[in-house]
Amino acid sequence: MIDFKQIDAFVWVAELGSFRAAAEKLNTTQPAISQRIAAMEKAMTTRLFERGARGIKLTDKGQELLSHAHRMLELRSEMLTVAKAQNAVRGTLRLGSSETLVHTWLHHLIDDLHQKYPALVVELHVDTSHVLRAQLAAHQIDLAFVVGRPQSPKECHLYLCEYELAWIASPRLKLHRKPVTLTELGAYPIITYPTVSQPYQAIKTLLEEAGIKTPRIYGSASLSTIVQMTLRGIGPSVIAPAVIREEILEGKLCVLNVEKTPEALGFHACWIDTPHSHTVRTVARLAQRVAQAAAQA
DNA sequence: ACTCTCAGGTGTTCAGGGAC
DNA sequence: GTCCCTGAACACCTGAGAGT
Repeated sequence: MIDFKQIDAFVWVAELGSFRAAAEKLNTTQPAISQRIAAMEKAMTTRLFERGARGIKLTDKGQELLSHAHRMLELRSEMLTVAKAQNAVRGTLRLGSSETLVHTWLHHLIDDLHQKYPALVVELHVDTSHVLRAQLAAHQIDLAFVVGRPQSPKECHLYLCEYELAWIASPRLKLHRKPVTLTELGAYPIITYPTVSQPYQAIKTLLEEAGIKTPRIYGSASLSTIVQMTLRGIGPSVIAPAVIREEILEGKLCVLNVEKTPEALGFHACWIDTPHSHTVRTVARLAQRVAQAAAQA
C-alpha cells in the first residue's frame, strides 16, 4: 500500500535530485527516504529512480508517475483546506418541508444548494407542519419549513413567505359562475389540510358560524390527495391556489367567489440553534431569498 | 465496559559498507 | 568525500486477549 509519506518522498527526491536533500527537506533521515522509495517501488513493481555514484535520475516510468504524485498531493491539500474551514457548508442536512412548498419553490432551493454547496447533502422529509415540528423537537430533522411561528422558546425562526388560501372546486360542481354562500358549500364534503391544521379548524368555525351544525370536512395530510379529490368533484376544497396554478390555467379547477376564506398560510424556517448550526442558518437564509423571489415572480 | 499486558508491525536513528 | 544501501537496536502504535 502506498501512503502520502512515500509520495512526499518521491516528489521531493525527484524535485531535489538527491535522497539526502529530500530527507533534510522532510525533516527525516536519508535511510528513511531510501526505505520509503524502496517500498513504493516494490508496491508498484517498477523502478522510480536510477541510482548512480554521481546521484540519482528519474526513470521513464518515474517521470510518468511524477505528475500523478503531484496531483495526489494537490488533492490532499484541497482536502485539508476543506477540513480546516470552520464555517464550510457541508455534510448532511435533514430538511423537513410542508408539501405546499414542494409544489411552489422548494426545487429552486435544492437547485441553488446543489450549485453553491456541492459538499452538502440534503435529506428531504415531506410531511405536515404538525409532524415536522415534533420531528424538529426530537432532533430527527435539522431544519423545518412549516406553517406558523415557533411554538418552543428553543426554536429559532426566519419568515419565509405567505400563501393566500381560496375555495377551489371542479367546474363540474357548477359553483364557479356566481358568488357562493357558506351554506351552499356546506351541502358538500369540504376537502382540506389535516384536522390538526390551522385551515381545518378555521373552516370548521366558518361553517359552524354559518349555521351548519355538523360540517363534513375531509382532512388529508397529502396535498396531491386533496387535489385529486377536488379534481374528481367529490367536493370543494380550501388550499393555496399557488400549488394548482396549472390546473386553474387549464380550467380543470376554479377559484370560487365565497364570502369568507380562512386566513393565509404563513411559512417559517424553524431550527434549534446550536454552536454547530452554521449550515442550518445558511440554508434558512437562502430559503428566505428563494421564497421571496418566488413570491415576486 | 474498562484496564492491562503482550506480540507484531512500522518508523527512526546509528553504524558501517560499497561504488565512484 | 559524497552518495545511497543495509542491518541492528530502539521507540511507538495497534489489536487481540485476559482479567476485573
